[in-house]
Amino acid sequence: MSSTRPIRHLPTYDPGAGDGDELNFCSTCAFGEVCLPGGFDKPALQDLHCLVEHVGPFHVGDCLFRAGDAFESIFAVRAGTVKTCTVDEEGREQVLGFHLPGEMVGLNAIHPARYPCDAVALDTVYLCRFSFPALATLATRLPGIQQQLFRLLSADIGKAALLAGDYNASERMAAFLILLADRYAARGFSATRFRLSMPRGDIANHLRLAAETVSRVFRRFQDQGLIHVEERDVELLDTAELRKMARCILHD
Amino acid sequence: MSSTRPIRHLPTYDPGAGDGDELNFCSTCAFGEVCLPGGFDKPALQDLHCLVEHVGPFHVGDCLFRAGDAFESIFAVRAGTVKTCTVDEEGREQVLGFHLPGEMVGLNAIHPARYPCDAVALDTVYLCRFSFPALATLATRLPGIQQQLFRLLSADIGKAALLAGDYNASERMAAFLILLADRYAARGFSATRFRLSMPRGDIANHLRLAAETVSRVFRRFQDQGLIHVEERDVELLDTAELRKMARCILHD
DNA sequence: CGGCGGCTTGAAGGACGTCAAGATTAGTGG
DNA sequence: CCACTAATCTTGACGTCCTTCAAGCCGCCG
Repeated sequence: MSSTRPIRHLPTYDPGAGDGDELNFCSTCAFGEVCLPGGFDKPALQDLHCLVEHVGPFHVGDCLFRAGDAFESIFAVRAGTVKTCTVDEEGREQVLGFHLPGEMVGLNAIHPARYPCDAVALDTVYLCRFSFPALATLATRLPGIQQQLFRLLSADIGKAALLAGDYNASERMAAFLILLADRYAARGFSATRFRLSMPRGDIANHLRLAAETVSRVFRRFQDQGLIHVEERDVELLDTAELRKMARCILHD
Repeated sequence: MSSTRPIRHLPTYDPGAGDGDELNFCSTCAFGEVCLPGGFDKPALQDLHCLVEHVGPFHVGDCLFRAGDAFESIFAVRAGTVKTCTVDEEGREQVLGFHLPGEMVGLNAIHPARYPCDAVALDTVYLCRFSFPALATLATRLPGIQQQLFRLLSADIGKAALLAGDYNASERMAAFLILLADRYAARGFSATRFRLSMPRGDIANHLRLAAETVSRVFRRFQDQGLIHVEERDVELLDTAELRKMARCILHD
């Protein structure tokens, strides 16, 4: 099904690509609170910054890593969106999740010591790359980093379980939209207007629906005045109602 | 739907309950390799054993913890089976997973700092209880423990994602049986004959099926000579074929 | 322009859920 | 040990939600 995508591994970071000021990026990142000065002594912070490597840009379809690659690093998304997915031997793809700016990628690779999935850029992506062995070593000296790693890992367990339940198409679509909104909001972006960086097919796959069903539910939501969709641009018009529909999934 | 279950919190361990020799239990446990002497210096091992508390027995329907309880400890199952599940405000239950002897419970609670689910004993259950703050502190001194925690957490992310995909009833049932067999085998139990400690309804719920469908698939598998079911006792007769059916889910 | 991929929309079919009834077992108390 | 009830499990008939198939639309790019 999936055509042969271009494979490009870890381009070295282009310092001239205008990647913005560090402080601005880091303040929205899942690791930001440990990367930014605050409670850590100078040499410790120095060590942390030493093991962070800026990589990118990646472009649509580029692979950050592929299933089976030896595990070495975890990544924080600085800009763009990353899709993680598995592809079985019959070529059927399964979209595990989408990673927005400020979120981590690769945490599920620690145990098998190999990446258990592909990570693909959905648009232009910039990352921070953390060598995991170095990070783990540092974590023994800096309890704050260890804590943060434990939290991030534990949170990912719950995320994976979220959409695993037995819900209908509307509930899943509503939950998907609300989750996106909340995640954007948590990083300081608009919670009501955003652009879907993934094609309908990827949304469908991730929610275990047919692409046609995603289309139909979008239309129904729009007819009900819940959202406004135009191509990949979405505006949430009635988040209260959407949240109500998704409550059985988000349960809070 | 679910009748009011008896709530019994953390009975203190009864030292006279004949809980077997420690070495035997610990050698099959997910934490065993760090609990047992091997590579650790004496005082470190001493610390570890100090923070392990044996609890149990719990009986059918007893709660180890409930959703919303403040997170304090993670648990290793020493004997019996534990079910984790959420119950939404409409009373609909969602079974997140089953935890066999040697496996951990509570890892998904680190992040929210509250247990995000109930943990219920499906039969007579004995546990090791680890205070998580104490464990985390110890982990800063003992890299082996930190590593093991990272691995356990990371592995749980993958487990949660396993059954999240879009598969039919037969594929999910086959995967469920194979996974059980592998997990029993990993702990030294028989991989071909075991007892399902959970009712059909819980299996169904966990696999997002109706209980009737579970019944029908069991029957079909038996008619095809793949398994032999009698009540809750299962014998796998053709693991190769079952594994083939489940390959799209287990993909390895 | 023409071709291609992504998206939408409609009609038909299937896999599984729901409903209902019966079978088997477990639990309880006499 | 046996009756009695409740729970669990099985089996069949029917309905439904979603998928599948097919066709048409739109924007993009060579």
